[in-house]
Amino acid sequence: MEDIYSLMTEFLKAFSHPLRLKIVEYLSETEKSVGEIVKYVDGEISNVSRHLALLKKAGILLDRKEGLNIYYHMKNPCIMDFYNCINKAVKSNLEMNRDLLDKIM
Amino acid sequence: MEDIYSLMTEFLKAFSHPLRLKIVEYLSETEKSVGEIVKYVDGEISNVSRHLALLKKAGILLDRKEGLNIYYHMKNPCIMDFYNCINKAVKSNLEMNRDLLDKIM
DNA sequence: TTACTACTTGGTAAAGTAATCAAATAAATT
DNA sequence: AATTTATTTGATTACTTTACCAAGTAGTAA
Repeated sequence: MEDIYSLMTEFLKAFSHPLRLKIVEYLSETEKSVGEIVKYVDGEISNVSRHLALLKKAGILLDRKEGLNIYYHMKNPCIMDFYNCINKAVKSNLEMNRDLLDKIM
Repeated sequence: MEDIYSLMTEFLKAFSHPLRLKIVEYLSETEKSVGEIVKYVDGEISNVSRHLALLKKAGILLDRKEGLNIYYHMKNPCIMDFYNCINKAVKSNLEMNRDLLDKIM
């Protein structure tokens, strides 16, 4: 049985890539086809495809086939709360460092 | 200049290790010496030391020397909000999967 | 049935991450 | 000055992650 720290780590790792974060943000509102995602993130198709597979495996995205296209979407829209939380934490951390810098200089 | 996705990724990666998460939680209230941390997480000292160095470099921890001991503490207590957010997101995701499972079976 | 489009997968090489043991530092004590 | 204690760092090894190109699959249309 896995401990909570390992579960948290697995979850975090799924988000820990610039391309994957960009994909998640892009999918926050509506589903998009692989082709649309590739265009948006400006990546290589095979690479993007692998990142999508990873996000799906991690339980963050789901896909749906329609004709030739495969559409990906958020499995749980609440995940965007988490995404926003990362964003906020990073910004707060950056600002904090700037505050420290201002104090010193 | 780095983009926001890379900054977010760096930040996430700092948390993406079971030992590091456990350390961060342990330090949520008060500072602790390396020895105390090693005992608590039950790891090898040189390994724990490296994880601490990483967390410090990532801007999450600060250290303070007193005699033979080095005490680590959270640089920005608000980071615990983020920690709790990870926890919550993981649990919500697990529950969601269980809900789906319940629906199917 | 051939060819085309959208996407995934295999193979591989490069880069990054982590654990371990031994050696090094640095402060405190004898 | 030598020893002990607390911690970091170097070197090595194993493992994981990522990118890339080429080949494969699976629908669609001619």
